[in-house]
Amino acid sequence: MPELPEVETTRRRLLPLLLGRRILALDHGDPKRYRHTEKARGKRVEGLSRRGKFLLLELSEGLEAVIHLGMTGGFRLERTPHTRLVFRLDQGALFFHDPRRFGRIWVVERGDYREIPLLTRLGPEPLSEDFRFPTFWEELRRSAKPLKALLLEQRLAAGVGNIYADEALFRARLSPFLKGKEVEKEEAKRLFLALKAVLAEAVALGGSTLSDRSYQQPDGLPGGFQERHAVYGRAGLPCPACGTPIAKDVVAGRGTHFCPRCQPQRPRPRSKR
DNA sequence: AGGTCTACCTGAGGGC
DNA sequence: TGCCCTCAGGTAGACC
Repeated sequence: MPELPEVETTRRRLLPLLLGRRILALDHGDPKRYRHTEKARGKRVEGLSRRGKFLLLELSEGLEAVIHLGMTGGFRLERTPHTRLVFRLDQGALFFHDPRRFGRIWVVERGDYREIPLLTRLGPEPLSEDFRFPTFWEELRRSAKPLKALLLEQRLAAGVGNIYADEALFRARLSPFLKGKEVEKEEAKRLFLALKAVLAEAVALGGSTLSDRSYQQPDGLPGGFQERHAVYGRAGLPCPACGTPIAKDVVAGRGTHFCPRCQPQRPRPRSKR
Protein backbone atom coordinates (compact mmCIF):
# COMPACT_ATOMS: atom_id res chain seq x y z
CA MET A 1 0.00 0.00 0.00
CA PRO A 2 1.54 3.25 -0.96
CA GLU A 3 2.28 5.24 2.17
CA LEU A 4 4.79 8.05 2.58
CA PRO A 5 7.92 6.02 1.72
CA GLU A 6 6.33 4.44 -1.35
CA VAL A 7 4.91 7.74 -2.59
CA GLU A 8 8.22 9.50 -2.00
CA THR A 9 10.07 6.77 -3.90
CA THR A 10 7.56 7.11 -6.72
CA ARG A 11 8.14 10.86 -6.77
CA ARG A 12 11.89 10.43 -7.04
CA ARG A 13 11.65 7.91 -9.85
CA LEU A 14 9.06 9.91 -11.78
CA LEU A 15 10.92 13.18 -11.56
CA PRO A 16 13.41 12.52 -14.37
CA LEU A 17 10.67 11.07 -16.55
CA LEU A 18 8.32 14.02 -16.17
CA LEU A 19 10.26 17.19 -15.47
CA GLY A 20 10.16 19.51 -18.47
CA ARG A 21 7.88 17.22 -20.45
CA ARG A 22 4.75 18.53 -22.14
CA ILE A 23 1.54 16.63 -21.49
CA LEU A 24 -0.27 15.98 -24.75
CA ALA A 25 -3.26 14.51 -22.93
CA LEU A 26 -4.41 12.38 -20.02
CA ASP A 27 -6.36 9.56 -21.62
CA HIS A 28 -8.98 7.63 -19.65
CA GLY A 29 -12.65 6.83 -19.61
CA ASP A 30 -13.45 7.56 -16.00
CA PRO A 31 -14.23 11.22 -15.33
CA LYS A 32 -15.55 10.43 -11.84
CA ARG A 33 -12.17 9.23 -10.60
CA TYR A 34 -9.97 11.43 -12.78
CA ARG A 35 -11.28 14.99 -12.55
CA HIS A 36 -10.82 17.93 -14.91
CA THR A 37 -7.99 16.13 -16.69
CA GLU A 38 -8.69 18.04 -19.90
CA LYS A 39 -7.12 21.07 -18.25
CA ALA A 40 -3.70 19.38 -18.32
CA ARG A 41 -3.64 19.17 -22.08
CA GLY A 42 -0.65 21.00 -23.55
CA LYS A 43 0.82 21.95 -20.17
CA ARG A 44 4.46 21.60 -19.22
CA VAL A 45 5.56 19.74 -16.08
CA GLU A 46 7.43 22.24 -13.92
CA GLY A 47 7.86 20.27 -10.71
CA LEU A 48 6.84 17.24 -8.71
CA SER A 49 6.44 17.31 -4.96
CA ARG A 50 4.69 15.26 -2.30
CA ARG A 51 2.42 16.03 0.63
CA GLY A 52 1.55 13.04 2.82
CA LYS A 53 0.44 10.36 0.36
CA PHE A 54 -0.42 12.89 -2.36
CA LEU A 55 1.79 13.56 -5.38
CA LEU A 56 1.63 17.15 -6.56
CA LEU A 57 2.51 17.69 -10.21
CA GLU A 58 3.12 21.36 -10.90
CA LEU A 59 2.01 22.30 -14.39
CA SER A 60 2.50 25.44 -16.44
CA GLU A 61 -0.13 28.19 -16.52
CA GLY A 62 -0.72 27.92 -12.78
CA LEU A 63 -2.20 24.45 -12.83
CA GLU A 64 -1.51 21.40 -10.72
CA ALA A 65 -2.29 17.70 -11.01
CA VAL A 66 -2.92 16.08 -7.62
CA ILE A 67 -2.52 12.31 -7.55
CA HIS A 68 -3.47 9.88 -4.79
CA LEU A 69 -2.39 6.30 -5.43
CA GLY A 70 -5.04 4.78 -3.18
CA MET A 71 -4.20 1.22 -2.25
CA THR A 72 -2.88 -0.21 -5.46
CA GLY A 73 -2.09 2.74 -7.71
CA GLY A 74 1.30 3.16 -9.33
CA PHE A 75 3.06 4.16 -12.53
CA ARG A 76 4.39 1.83 -15.19
CA LEU A 77 6.45 2.36 -18.33
CA GLU A 78 4.21 0.04 -20.31
CA ARG A 79 0.52 -0.59 -20.56
CA THR A 80 -0.76 -3.27 -18.17
CA PRO A 81 -4.12 -5.05 -17.94
CA HIS A 82 -4.94 -2.60 -15.15
CA THR A 83 -3.88 0.61 -16.82
CA ARG A 84 -6.60 3.13 -15.95
CA LEU A 85 -5.12 6.32 -17.34
CA VAL A 86 -2.31 7.23 -19.73
CA PHE A 87 -0.10 10.29 -19.45
CA ARG A 88 0.60 10.95 -23.12
CA LEU A 89 3.77 13.04 -23.26
CA ASP A 90 5.75 14.87 -25.92
CA GLN A 91 8.34 12.15 -25.37
CA GLY A 92 6.82 8.77 -24.57
CA ALA A 93 4.07 7.98 -22.11
CA LEU A 94 3.42 6.90 -18.53
CA PHE A 95 0.75 4.40 -17.54
CA PHE A 96 -1.25 4.75 -14.35
CA HIS A 97 -1.89 1.21 -13.15
CA ASP A 98 -4.51 0.69 -10.45
CA PRO A 99 -6.20 -2.72 -10.11
CA ARG A 100 -8.59 -1.72 -7.34
CA ARG A 101 -9.35 1.74 -8.67
CA PHE A 102 -8.98 3.53 -5.34
CA GLY A 103 -6.54 6.00 -6.87
CA ARG A 104 -7.69 9.52 -7.77
CA ILE A 105 -6.39 12.36 -9.90
CA TRP A 106 -7.56 15.97 -9.90
CA VAL A 107 -6.31 18.77 -12.13
CA VAL A 108 -6.86 22.05 -10.30
CA GLU A 109 -5.68 25.64 -10.18
CA ARG A 110 -2.47 25.49 -8.17
CA GLY A 111 -3.27 25.29 -4.46
CA ASP A 112 -7.02 25.14 -4.94
CA TYR A 113 -7.83 22.02 -2.95
CA ARG A 114 -11.54 22.57 -2.45
CA GLU A 115 -12.29 19.20 -4.02
CA ILE A 116 -9.64 17.47 -1.89
CA PRO A 117 -10.48 18.33 1.71
CA LEU A 118 -8.07 15.78 3.18
CA LEU A 119 -5.16 17.58 1.56
CA THR A 120 -5.97 20.73 3.51
CA ARG A 121 -6.31 18.88 6.81
CA LEU A 122 -2.95 17.09 6.70
CA GLY A 123 -0.63 17.41 9.65
CA PRO A 124 3.10 18.13 9.31
CA GLU A 125 5.49 16.19 7.11
CA PRO A 126 7.18 13.81 9.54
CA LEU A 127 10.56 14.03 7.78
CA SER A 128 10.61 17.81 7.71
CA GLU A 129 11.49 20.52 10.19
CA ASP A 130 7.78 21.20 10.58
CA PHE A 131 7.40 18.01 12.56
CA ARG A 132 7.87 19.17 16.13
CA PHE A 133 7.49 17.29 19.35
CA PRO A 134 5.60 19.94 21.37
CA THR A 135 2.75 20.06 18.85
CA PHE A 136 2.75 16.31 18.45
CA TRP A 137 2.50 15.85 22.19
CA GLU A 138 -0.24 18.46 22.61
CA GLU A 139 -2.43 16.80 19.99
CA LEU A 140 -1.73 13.32 21.28
CA ARG A 141 -2.63 14.00 24.90
CA ARG A 142 -5.90 15.67 23.96
CA SER A 143 -7.34 12.60 22.29
CA ALA A 144 -9.21 9.61 23.67
CA LYS A 145 -8.62 7.64 20.50
CA PRO A 146 -6.25 4.69 20.34
CA LEU A 147 -2.78 5.42 19.00
CA LYS A 148 -3.38 3.32 15.93
CA ALA A 149 -6.39 5.43 14.95
CA LEU A 150 -4.50 8.65 15.60
CA LEU A 151 -1.61 7.61 13.39
CA LEU A 152 -3.91 6.75 10.51
CA GLU A 153 -5.73 10.08 10.66
CA GLN A 154 -2.97 12.07 8.93
CA ARG A 155 -3.21 14.83 11.55
CA LEU A 156 -0.31 13.98 13.85
CA ALA A 157 1.87 13.30 10.85
CA ALA A 158 1.02 13.16 7.16
CA GLY A 159 1.58 10.01 5.12
CA VAL A 160 1.45 7.25 7.73
CA GLY A 161 -0.61 4.21 6.74
CA ASN A 162 -1.20 0.77 8.14
CA ILE A 163 2.28 -0.66 7.67
CA TYR A 164 4.27 2.23 9.14
CA ALA A 165 1.77 2.84 11.93
CA ASP A 166 2.28 -0.73 13.14
CA GLU A 167 6.05 -0.59 12.67
CA ALA A 168 6.41 2.74 14.47
CA LEU A 169 4.31 1.57 17.43
CA PHE A 170 6.46 -1.54 17.70
CA ARG A 171 9.65 0.49 17.70
CA ALA A 172 8.21 2.81 20.33
CA ARG A 173 7.11 -0.24 22.37
CA LEU A 174 3.58 1.16 22.65
CA SER A 175 0.33 -0.73 22.35
CA PRO A 176 -1.83 0.27 19.38
CA PHE A 177 -4.80 0.21 21.80
CA LEU A 178 -3.31 2.79 24.14
CA LYS A 179 -5.29 6.03 24.05
CA GLY A 180 -3.55 9.28 23.25
CA LYS A 181 -4.39 10.76 26.62
CA GLU A 182 -2.97 7.75 28.43
CA VAL A 183 0.46 8.28 26.92
CA GLU A 184 3.19 9.75 29.05
CA LYS A 185 5.55 12.35 27.70
CA GLU A 186 8.47 9.96 27.48
CA GLU A 187 6.35 7.48 25.58
CA ALA A 188 5.14 10.16 23.19
CA LYS A 189 8.75 11.10 22.59
CA ARG A 190 9.55 7.50 21.70
CA LEU A 191 6.67 7.43 19.22
CA PHE A 192 7.71 10.74 17.68
CA LEU A 193 11.27 9.49 17.17
CA ALA A 194 10.13 6.05 16.01
CA LEU A 195 7.97 7.58 13.30
CA LYS A 196 10.82 9.61 11.94
CA ALA A 197 13.23 6.70 12.08
CA VAL A 198 11.00 4.11 10.48
CA LEU A 199 9.88 6.44 7.69
CA ALA A 200 13.40 7.64 6.94
CA GLU A 201 14.70 4.09 6.84
CA ALA A 202 11.89 2.98 4.56
CA VAL A 203 12.46 5.90 2.18
CA ALA A 204 16.16 5.01 2.06
CA LEU A 205 15.24 1.45 1.05
CA GLY A 206 12.64 2.46 -1.54
CA GLY A 207 9.55 1.54 0.49
CA SER A 208 7.90 -1.84 1.03
CA THR A 209 6.83 -4.21 -1.72
CA LEU A 210 4.42 -6.84 -0.39
CA SER A 211 4.04 -10.34 -1.75
CA ASP A 212 1.19 -9.28 -4.03
CA ARG A 213 3.69 -6.87 -5.64
CA SER A 214 0.95 -4.29 -5.97
CA TYR A 215 3.52 -1.65 -5.18
CA GLN A 216 6.56 -1.31 -7.39
CA GLN A 217 8.31 1.43 -9.30
CA PRO A 218 7.72 2.34 -12.97
CA ASP A 219 10.69 0.24 -14.00
CA GLY A 220 9.41 -2.74 -12.00
CA LEU A 221 11.89 -2.38 -9.14
CA PRO A 222 10.58 -3.54 -5.75
CA GLY A 223 11.24 -1.74 -2.48
CA GLY A 224 13.52 -3.19 0.17
CA PHE A 225 11.86 -2.31 3.44
CA GLN A 226 9.52 -5.32 3.63
CA GLU A 227 12.42 -7.40 4.89
CA ARG A 228 12.72 -5.08 7.87
CA HIS A 229 9.11 -5.43 8.94
CA ALA A 230 9.12 -6.46 12.57
CA VAL A 231 5.37 -6.91 12.97
CA TYR A 232 3.43 -6.01 9.82
CA GLY A 233 2.30 -9.15 8.00
CA ARG A 234 4.06 -11.32 10.61
CA ALA A 235 1.16 -12.60 12.72
CA GLY A 236 2.18 -15.78 14.51
CA LEU A 237 5.88 -15.34 13.69
CA PRO A 238 8.36 -14.59 16.46
CA CYS A 239 8.92 -11.02 17.59
CA PRO A 240 12.42 -10.04 16.47
CA ALA A 241 13.08 -8.56 19.91
CA CYS A 242 11.74 -11.20 22.29
CA GLY A 243 10.50 -14.18 20.28
CA THR A 244 6.90 -13.94 21.44
CA PRO A 245 4.50 -14.69 18.56
CA ILE A 246 3.26 -11.49 16.91
CA ALA A 247 -0.44 -10.90 17.50
CA LYS A 248 -2.99 -9.56 15.05
CA ASP A 249 -6.17 -7.75 16.01
CA VAL A 250 -8.49 -5.09 14.64
CA VAL A 251 -8.04 -1.50 15.81
CA ALA A 252 -9.74 1.44 14.15
CA GLY A 253 -11.16 -1.06 11.68
CA ARG A 254 -7.71 -2.07 10.45
CA GLY A 255 -5.65 -5.19 10.74
CA THR A 256 -3.11 -4.35 13.43
CA HIS A 257 0.06 -6.27 14.22
CA PHE A 258 1.96 -6.01 17.48
CA CYS A 259 4.07 -7.88 19.99
CA PRO A 260 1.93 -8.53 23.07
CA ARG A 261 5.03 -8.61 25.25
CA CYS A 262 7.02 -5.64 23.92
CA GLN A 263 3.87 -3.55 23.48
CA PRO A 264 1.83 -4.26 26.60
CA GLN A 265 -1.76 -3.05 26.68
CA ARG A 266 -1.22 -0.80 29.67
CA PRO A 267 1.32 1.91 29.99
CA ARG A 268 4.48 0.68 31.59
CA PRO A 269 3.47 -0.51 35.05
CA ARG A 270 5.47 1.87 37.17
CA SER A 271 7.29 -0.08 39.79
CA LYS A 272 5.79 0.82 43.10
CA ARG A 273 7.77 1.54 46.20
C1' DA B 1 -16.34 12.57 20.76
C1' DG B 2 -15.39 8.06 19.72
C1' DG B 3 -16.63 3.61 17.82
C1' DT B 4 -18.42 0.82 14.28
C1' DC B 5 -20.07 -0.25 9.93
C1' DT B 6 -20.47 0.23 4.91
C1' DA B 7 -19.06 1.48 0.44
C1' DC B 8 -15.84 1.78 -3.13
C1' DC B 9 -12.75 -2.20 -5.94
C1' DT B 10 -10.52 -6.61 -7.41
C1' DG B 11 -6.95 -10.16 -6.85
C1' DA B 12 -5.17 -13.48 -3.78
C1' DG B 13 -5.51 -17.16 -0.83
C1' DG B 14 -7.97 -20.47 2.22
C1' DG B 15 -11.38 -24.06 2.71
C1' DC B 16 -13.85 -27.74 0.99
C1' DT C 1 -9.38 -28.81 -10.25
C1' DG C 2 -12.56 -25.51 -9.19
C1' DC C 3 -15.75 -22.82 -6.86
C1' DC C 4 -17.05 -19.97 -3.10
C1' DC C 5 -15.92 -17.05 0.54
C1' DT C 6 -13.25 -13.76 2.95
C1' DC C 7 -9.78 -10.56 3.38
C1' DA C 8 -6.83 -6.61 2.31
C1' DG C 9 -6.79 -1.40 2.93
C1' DG C 10 -7.08 4.64 2.00
C1' DT C 11 -10.70 7.44 2.65
C1' DA C 12 -15.52 9.20 3.15
C1' DG C 13 -19.76 9.10 5.18
C1' DA C 14 -23.70 7.19 7.83
C1' DC C 15 -25.20 6.01 12.22
C1' DC C 16 -25.08 4.72 17.25
